[in-house]
Amino acid sequence: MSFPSDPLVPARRAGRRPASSRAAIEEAAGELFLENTYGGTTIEQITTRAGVSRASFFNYFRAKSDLLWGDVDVLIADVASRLSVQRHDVAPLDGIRSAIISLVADITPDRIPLAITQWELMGVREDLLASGLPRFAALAAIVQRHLESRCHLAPALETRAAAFAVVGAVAAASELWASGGPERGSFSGMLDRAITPVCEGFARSVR
Amino acid sequence: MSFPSDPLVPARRAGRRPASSRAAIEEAAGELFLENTYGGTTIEQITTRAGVSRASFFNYFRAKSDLLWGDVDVLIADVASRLSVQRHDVAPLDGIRSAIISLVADITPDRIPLAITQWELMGVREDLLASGLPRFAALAAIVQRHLESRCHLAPALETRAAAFAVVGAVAAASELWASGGPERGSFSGMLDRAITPVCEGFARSVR
DNA sequence: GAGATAGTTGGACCGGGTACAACAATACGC
DNA sequence: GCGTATTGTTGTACCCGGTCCAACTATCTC
Repeated sequence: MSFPSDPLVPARRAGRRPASSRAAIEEAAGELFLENTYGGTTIEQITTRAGVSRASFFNYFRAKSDLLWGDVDVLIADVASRLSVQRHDVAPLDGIRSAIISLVADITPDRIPLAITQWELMGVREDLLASGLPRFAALAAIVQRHLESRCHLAPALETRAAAFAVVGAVAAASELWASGGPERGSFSGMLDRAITPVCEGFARSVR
Repeated sequence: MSFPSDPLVPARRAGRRPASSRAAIEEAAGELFLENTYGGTTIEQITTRAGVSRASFFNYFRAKSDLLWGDVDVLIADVASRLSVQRHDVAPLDGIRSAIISLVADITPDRIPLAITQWELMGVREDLLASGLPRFAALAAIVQRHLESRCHLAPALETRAAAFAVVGAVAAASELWASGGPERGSFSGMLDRAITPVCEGFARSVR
């Protein structure tokens, strides 16, 4: 049972109901990207197939490239909360590694963004890169904040470098895992192998 | 004295002379960015001030954001040649570190891109980020190629992770150095402090 | 019903980027 | 000097992503 004040059920008070949904637009976009590549698909084509107006697209996404990153943004935002519940007696860098690994363990195959699994089919490399750095920068900022809050010995340069290096390792593992065929190993294992050396390297200067 | 076949002096053979130059456009752009920020300046304003047509802009730059990266692109390209002359008896990762550090040692203050020294004045963060990842990816690819060519023990995952982590450290040091005031330390020293832990961490798995 | 509210839509507009054809200036062989 | 190939410049038309906004529509509550 849900109460009117239940915060989990927004309890719509008024207003017209959404005629579409992120999912519907994402689905239409995914089809078109596979047919015509990302660059060869216009927003208008996407919204037309989804049965919405072009103007509505921007009610659901801030940019076309958001379609490529699907759940990645929410995953990144999730990192912060997973970091905050880390115990204080584990080394900060180890906490970061386990937080990130625990995150990907929760990923179900259907939540993996199309752009990642279909990579080259969509001819999407350049656009992915262009829209990617802000995401990685956001993740790095989260990691760095955590390091600064948990470390006694933590010069700004080293925390920042460690954060960026961790994110770099994550990116490397993600890209390799994404482009790997079906015989690729587990994502968690790859992330571990990529991140652990970074943690070891910075263990002395960031703790 | 220069001979007609001197490859360093292209010895113009025919054709109209350039009416403008990259430098002239960069200068006009720099002024306008300081006056109106990057986002508040149009390509047309830039070319008008430089006394060229808008169409000509794209003879000199592939995109507006190229103006932000000035010499960075040539520096990145330079890394490859500096890596190729590394002796084979130094650890590959150490070679990468010293190649990068030697590179910045050659930077004269006047070659530092405006966008880096004027950072926040130009309100340029988002655009820098958006156009930055392709550059960093290019650098990472160079680093990774070098690792693969020099390493006996080098699984693809680890070389890629090491390359990305190194680039992350470089990015962190660069950003911190760029945003630091006049009392900031030496760029080389900061790079060293940022990269060394990465090299140490990957020394075991990439060699 | 009357509001208030939330969502949709069309249209105007801006600016980056591409494509291309016409034009201008230079070097060279004759 | 004169054609000609070459190189660079310019105007123009166009596409597309993204912003802005005012009009409209459907829903909820009183």
